[in-house]
Amino acid sequence: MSGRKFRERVRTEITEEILGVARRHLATEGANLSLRAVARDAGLVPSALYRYFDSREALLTALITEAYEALAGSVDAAVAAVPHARPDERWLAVCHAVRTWALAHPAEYGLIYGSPLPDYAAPRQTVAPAARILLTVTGILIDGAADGHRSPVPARPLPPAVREDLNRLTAYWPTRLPDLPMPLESVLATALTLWTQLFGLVGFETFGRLDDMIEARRDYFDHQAWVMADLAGLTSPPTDA
Amino acid sequence: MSGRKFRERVRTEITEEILGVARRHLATEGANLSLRAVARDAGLVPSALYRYFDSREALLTALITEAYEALAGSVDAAVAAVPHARPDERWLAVCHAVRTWALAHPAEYGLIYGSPLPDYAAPRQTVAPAARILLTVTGILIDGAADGHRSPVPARPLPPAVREDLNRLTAYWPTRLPDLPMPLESVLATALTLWTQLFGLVGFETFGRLDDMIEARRDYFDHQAWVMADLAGLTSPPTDA
DNA sequence: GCCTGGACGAGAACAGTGTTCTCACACGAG
DNA sequence: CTCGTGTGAGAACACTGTTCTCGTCCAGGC
Repeated sequence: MSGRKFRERVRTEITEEILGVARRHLATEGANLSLRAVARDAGLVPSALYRYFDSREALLTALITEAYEALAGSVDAAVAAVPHARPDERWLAVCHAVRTWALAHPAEYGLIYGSPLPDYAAPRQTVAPAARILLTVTGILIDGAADGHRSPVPARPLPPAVREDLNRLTAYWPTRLPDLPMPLESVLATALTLWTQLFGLVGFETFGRLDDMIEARRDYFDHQAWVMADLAGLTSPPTDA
Repeated sequence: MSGRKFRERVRTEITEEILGVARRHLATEGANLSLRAVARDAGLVPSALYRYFDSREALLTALITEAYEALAGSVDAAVAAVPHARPDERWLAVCHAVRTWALAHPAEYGLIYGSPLPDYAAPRQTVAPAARILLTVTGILIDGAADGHRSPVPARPLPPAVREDLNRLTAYWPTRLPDLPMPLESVLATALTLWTQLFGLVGFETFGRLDDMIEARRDYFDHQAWVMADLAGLTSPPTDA
């Protein structure tokens, strides 16, 4: 009985070791992960690696799942450090967490938010963590709206089909909602705008699309993040009041 | 003399043929382009391909350059079809052109706006076409501002370092500018916001990040594009007037 | 205590990859 | 007519992911 447990423990240890080597390779070599090279560095012969992962794709899937969870975890931690009463600061905490993580792990970021891998269909495992950040942003908007901040997004009505999609999505909302001065779909639509802008911004920077263009990366990022906070009505009403 | 010209013509024809095969492979197989497979389909032996391209990377570079130009060209054509007097419609034309091209050429889009290729530094050739769309958007905003539309972006001042970066960029502006009720850097900052949002949006859709979430893709895209038009002050002042 | 079954690693093999080298040939310029 | 250059073919090398077979080792059941 302890034998079986011991075997299992060794197995997960080796699996962890392989993943560690793979992560290191990803960081140094970039996206082209060589199974054989990973095996070498893990002290294994290539075929032995197949005892732990069905294929290179399976190894990548594990890395992708890890990446999603690491990113979402770091976002959640950052948000948790800011009180609910400051939705603008919470939004900025999300932005900075995503940016910092992406810049620290560019290859992993590319794996989860870059071009999809060839012949690779994202397993169901990954949709939940991918949506977590969107949920977090939505939560911030809800808190902000409940606290009487300005209604997000100037009255641009949602197309009916989109309203339907978003309504379907609101079913995933885990907890009870406070009373809101607007339909939840509208909040979700704004969250999607912020979400898109955030990952567009981070993607541009980590993928080098800002090279030779913006030097003051951090200031630029902050500015754009605050502009989006304004758009979402998270900031105190601007200077016109 | 005609001999030399003839040889040159044949050479560019074969180069074109290779690129065509490569483009077709990219469309059907996805991002993992096999040099040998391309050579096969072009009726060549692998080594012969090296008479035309120094390496697989060089072939990819050619494809990337083509893709940038094709995208920028289709954007320019779309914008040219809308009169200057309708900046909102011009912005939407840009959006639709990018989205349509991306959905029609997902692999090529991934090549130019997805995760950067390993060991691949974008050659200088590609920065000009990459910035063309940003210039186009800036032009639309300038026209809109000159025509007396609402000032884009509620007064959120630019950080000095960013202002400096953007000021440096305005040197690239090719033609003379009309008188503007605001500094050009502010317009450029707004253009960057739109640019980021646009490619974030298109990237999310073409890379499948909207799967199982938004069904009404086109309506969703239009909505977000209009929201950004509102943000940029391209639309007539919203319902609060 | 022995036997057995299953997990594990090693090694060889296969098909495929990008790249380089050498060799043969064609053909226009002199 | 010869020479040189541009071109394609073919073999080779070092890789890659994957599969198969073969020993080995060791816990669990008898």
